[in-house]
Amino acid sequence: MLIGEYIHTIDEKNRMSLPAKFRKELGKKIIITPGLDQCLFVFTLKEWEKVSERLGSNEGDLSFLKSDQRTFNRNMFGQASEAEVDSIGRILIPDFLKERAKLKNTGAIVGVQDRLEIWNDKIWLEYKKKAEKQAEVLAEKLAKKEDDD
Amino acid sequence: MLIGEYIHTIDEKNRMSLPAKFRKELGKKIIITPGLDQCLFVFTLKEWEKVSERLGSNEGDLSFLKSDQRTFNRNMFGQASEAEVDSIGRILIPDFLKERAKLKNTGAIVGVQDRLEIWNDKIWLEYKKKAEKQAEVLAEKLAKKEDDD
DNA sequence: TATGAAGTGGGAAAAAGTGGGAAACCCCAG
DNA sequence: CTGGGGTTTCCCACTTTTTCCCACTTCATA
Repeated sequence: MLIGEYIHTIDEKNRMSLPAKFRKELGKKIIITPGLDQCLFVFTLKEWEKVSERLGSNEGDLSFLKSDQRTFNRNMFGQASEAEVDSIGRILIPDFLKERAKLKNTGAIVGVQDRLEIWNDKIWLEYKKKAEKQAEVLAEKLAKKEDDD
Repeated sequence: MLIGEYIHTIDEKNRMSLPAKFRKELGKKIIITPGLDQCLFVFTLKEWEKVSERLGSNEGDLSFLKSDQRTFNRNMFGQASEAEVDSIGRILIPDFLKERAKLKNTGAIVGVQDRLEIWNDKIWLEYKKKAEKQAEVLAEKLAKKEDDD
């Protein structure tokens, strides 16, 4: 399981080293796509297959309008990029994805269960603050729900 | 069962020794996560599996399609950390969790049934005072609830 | 007062992260 | 075809961080 948060540099050649803890689980090839909320998603090939399978079919969770689904999929698939992890654990982030996520010289790499997310570290900091506040509210909700069971 | 309260130092290298009494029950690897009320939770791997299964995304679903779920997962997994207990019973607390719980040079380690909690010791002291005062009131409330069942 | 267990601190070795140069490759102009 | 300029890829080297190990201190107990 991918968990934890790391701040790493992105050098002039657009290389970013993956945290050592994630390398084993990620394998040699990964897929980078634009994510949601101004970050990038990084999937293992295996996870990517799952994701694309579900997004491609209509039986998945995409219960919105078809036009929206097309747009979403074009975004997700069209801008996806396969990247090879080099011999010392770095990946290349294509320019168009860098721009997408507003990445500069450093970025936050966040493990979220089955995927990684790459954030502009400042934006990530802001987001975290919000998430923290929401967490307590959500916890209350969940606790309530459990009581109901 | 994990019970009792200890004050331990957190050294420059972010190491904190677990109370000897807890070591056996905790095992060699643990998971630290942000808790509620400004403390950190420490789970055994086994407990963590239970917790993450229960609260995390359901398998198969594309949980990242839902904004609330994204926020929750980022908080839950992105701010978690697997730590190995070293040969003399210490763990490492990553900076992002230290900040989150406002930990400085010392912290309180509290056993709470299945998990440990790590607190800024001053905050813990305050909390305890309040809790003591409230204890009697809460007892009444709980008793009432039992009657209702 | 000796003995052992628990907690704390610090130095050295190993690993991780970062940067940069040289070789290989590609594309285009001459 | 051929040569030059620019990219990309591969590899090496430096720096910082982390990990591992050992030693000291304190406190409780015999």
